[in-house]
Parts: sequence; C-alpha cells; structure tokens
Amino acid sequence: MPTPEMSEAETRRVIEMLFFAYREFTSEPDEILEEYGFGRAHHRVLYFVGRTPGITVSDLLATLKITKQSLSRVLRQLLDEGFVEQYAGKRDRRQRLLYLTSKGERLEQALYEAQRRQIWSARSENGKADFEAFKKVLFQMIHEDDRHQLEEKND
Amino acid sequence: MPTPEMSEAETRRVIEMLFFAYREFTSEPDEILEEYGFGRAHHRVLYFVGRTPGITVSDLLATLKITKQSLSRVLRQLLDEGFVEQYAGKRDRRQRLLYLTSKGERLEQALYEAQRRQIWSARSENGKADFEAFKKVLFQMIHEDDRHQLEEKND
DNA sequence: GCAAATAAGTCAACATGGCTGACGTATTTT
DNA sequence: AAAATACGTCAGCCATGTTGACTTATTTGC
Repeated sequence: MPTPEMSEAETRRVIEMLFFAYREFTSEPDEILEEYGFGRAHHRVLYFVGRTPGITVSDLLATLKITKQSLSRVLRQLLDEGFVEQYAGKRDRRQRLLYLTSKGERLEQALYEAQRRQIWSARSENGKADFEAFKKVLFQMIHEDDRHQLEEKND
Repeated sequence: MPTPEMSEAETRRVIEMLFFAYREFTSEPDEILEEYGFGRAHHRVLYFVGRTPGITVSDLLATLKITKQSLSRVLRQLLDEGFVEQYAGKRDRRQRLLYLTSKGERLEQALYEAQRRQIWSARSENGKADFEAFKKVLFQMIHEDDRHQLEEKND
C-alpha cells in the first residue's frame, strides 16, 4: 500500500471522470424510465427488489438510505401499476415482502441491459486484468458499512 | 480487446459498486455544502468555475448539460453571496466570464479536499498500476463527447 | 395477558434542482 | 438597420429528497 503520490491535476481528472461517467451511467436508464413516467428513484427500487426478491420495506430503506415517506411515494406507484407485489411475511406478518411482477422483471431487465452494455463496452476496451483492478479500486471507494450489501462475488 | 465474458452476478456487482461509491463520493461534500445552505448544484458550479477561471455562462451550461434557468438559480446565489464574480468579456462584452472569489476558492478547496481524500484512500489500498487501470476503465465509461472536457493529463 | 416496541402506511408541508415557455436587454454580426 | 447571440429573469411544473405527526397491525417482553 504505497503512500499516494498524485498531482492535483490527476486527482481532479478522476473527480471529473466520476462525474461524467456516472452521468452517462444513468442517462440511458433515465430515458427508458421516462417512457413509463418513472424516475431514477423507481429504478433503484426495481433494482434492489429484483436483486433481493422478498426484501422487506425496512431492509430496502436501509439499502437506499432514504426516508420511508420518500420510498412510499415511488413504491406506491410501482405497486399500483403492477410492477411490484407485496405479501405479508410468513414469519412476521407485519412485514411486507416485496417482489417484482413479470411486468416489473421485464422493465428491470431492460434497465439492466442498458447498464450492462455500458459496462461491457468499457471493459472490452481494456483487458481483464485492468477491469479487475477497476473493481478493486471502486470497491475501496465504498463506505465500509455498505460493502456487505454488494452482490456476492461468485465469479 | 477481448470479448466480454462476464457473469450477470459480476455485472450487477459493478452496477452496485457504482451506486454505492458515487453516493459515498458525494456525501461529504453534501455535508459541507449544507453548512452554507448550498446543494450539489452549487458544488458543480464552484468546481467547474474553479477549474476553468473565466469560463463563460454558455460553456458552463454545455459542461453541466442543464438549462440556463437551472444554472441561473444557483449562480445567482453564488454571485449574491460573494463566492463567484463575473466580468464582461473583453473580446465579446455580451459574455459573462466567471471567476471564484477568494471566498469561493476556499469553499471549493474544502470540497476538493474531501473528494481528494476519498480518492487517495481508495488508491492507497491498491497499487499504482491498479489505479492506472481504474482510470482507463472509468475513462471508457464516459461519453465520447464529454471526454475532451477532462482535465489535461499532465502527470 | 397486557403494555411496549416494531413494521408499515399515510397526511401535510417544505426544499432542491431539474424542466418548459415567454420575454427583455445588451451586444455583435451580417 | 435587421438578425442573431449571450445572458438574465419571471412564472410555473415535476421528481425526489426532507421533517413531523399519527394510525394500524402485529410481535415481543415482563
């Protein structure tokens, strides 16, 4: 672990790359969502419900780190419009376990596709080793408390 | 340039890392800005005016890709509160050239510091080679039209 | 068994920061 | 002199974050 030795110019270049890359990363999903009258907040819910079928409302809140009232607004729309379903928990009937409907899965899949393409494209311009390094550095940028929430690395 | 051969699990892991890393990347600046009654939109203006002293309003709009009216709202506050100054262009007096005041520079510096620390920290957990690879992949994620806007690589 | 805690939902109100549309003014270009 | 450009502003809309207060259903703990 070498001591960082980075110029301000290089550091600023990274700051800017993160800004522009993240904007690009969200732009195509945003376009798709707009066709449904949804926004980025809906995307996040679709994403994490899709990735964690049966997730409870409070676990989703913990992942997204937004208030119950903010989540409620978008979740209500997703439920009303049939993209998400909820069932009372078996073990604890106060809980509402969230699942994507097939309609919700189709939309989530389209959103995933857009981001998958962008990631694969960036990867294809570089080698496997470079991409592994990319993931390592990106992982270090994540708050420790959030790291456990990542998809299991089974690859 | 190898054909991508990535599992869905690995791809989703990257999607999640980008989400959590970007949230972390903006969280400390957000806290600082709040002390001034500013938001992320102010940060972006401070950042790009600081990086490009004398930038015109229209160039700033092109970089941020927001509307004149949206920019106006935050720029007005930054001008009124003495973080940014504007002068009529010498060559074209319709233009308003934007500069940080020393007050603005101090705030921009504090915001930069927070992000610099996070980047250096992530870098320090990995090698120089890994970080170079990180930058290469990140660069590829940026829309071609935005790439020229990056800080010159003079390092 | 009952009181307290928990999971979830809702109402109301507010802030930020995107957006569109319509116009005004100063300056430069043609 | 007319048209185009750079900038600014007014008004209003939308999405998505916030706080605070309160309800209902259910589970937990004494």
